[in-house]
Amino acid sequence: MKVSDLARLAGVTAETVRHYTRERLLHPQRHPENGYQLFGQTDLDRLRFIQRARTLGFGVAEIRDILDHADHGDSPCPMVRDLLANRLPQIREQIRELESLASRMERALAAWDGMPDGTPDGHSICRLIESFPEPLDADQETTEEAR
Amino acid sequence: MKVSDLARLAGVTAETVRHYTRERLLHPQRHPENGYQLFGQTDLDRLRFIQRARTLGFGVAEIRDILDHADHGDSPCPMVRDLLANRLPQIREQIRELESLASRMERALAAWDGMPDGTPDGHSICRLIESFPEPLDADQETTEEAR
DNA sequence: GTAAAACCTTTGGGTTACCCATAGGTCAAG
DNA sequence: CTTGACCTATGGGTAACCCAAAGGTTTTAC
Repeated sequence: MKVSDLARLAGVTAETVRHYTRERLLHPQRHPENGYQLFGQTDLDRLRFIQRARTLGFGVAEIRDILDHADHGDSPCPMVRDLLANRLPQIREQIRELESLASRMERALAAWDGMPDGTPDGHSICRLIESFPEPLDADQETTEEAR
Repeated sequence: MKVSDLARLAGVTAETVRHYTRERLLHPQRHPENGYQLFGQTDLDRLRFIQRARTLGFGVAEIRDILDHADHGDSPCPMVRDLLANRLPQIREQIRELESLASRMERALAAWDGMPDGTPDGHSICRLIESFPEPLDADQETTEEAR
């Protein structure tokens, strides 16, 4: 089957299939006469595997490693466990950062609720934003969350 | 003062200052003889403003708009309120997505705890990942499909 | 039978907010 | 006068795609 056939079966765009092929996650054959990429059932299985892995947070490069191991007959499972275990705390950290951002945004909106819109006067650009605490150095930023 | 003087005073890298200048958030004068960028106190104020705005989640393009308004004597404050109010629900959505990812990762690690590492056999690449539920079609995943 | 629609190819640019390497000019100090 | 520290502009990299353009191929329909 051709690019968009495979894409349709997996529920992704043809561009995504081409992207994975460029990134060497899929290895289609080439039609000798017209140069079209030809995919088979194996590629559909691979693509579905890729989708599962993506929803688990694996990146394309990691998935390529996983598939390469499997193609060489090595079990990628230990790598998979490791990758996931290492990524999880990073995701948690990202969530904490976003929550801190959301809370800064909410505090700003609340604090601004009664404030008038100022006109810039050379000393002030937007008093709303300037009324906010100066950002601490990045190193201490996380300490600030202990509210 | 020159690029790295300003950078040092604001606690950012010289590259960041050059980046903001390229993006027209800062408008340094040029030394007529050597072409160096020359910044003053106003630029330091602007840069500190930019930092505050960044910690509130504003993007560089948005900050450019805010600054441009203020430079034209218009109050950017209504825009600032709008931008923040619009972005907040998007941040919350992002948090929800990351939490759902983290929980998928945790469920995967827990479910895999007793599972053996399989060797790829042509039918299976990594049983760990394959044991996971197929992702839903993107169309059903979100409700944004109201075209 | 042929023309248009539909699909294929590769190339290259865009998205975000910077970081880094390179090559070459400038400046303060020893 | 030569380091070494700093400046400049340019171009490429990051993640996972999306999109446009130009041109070849296949399918569909009249």
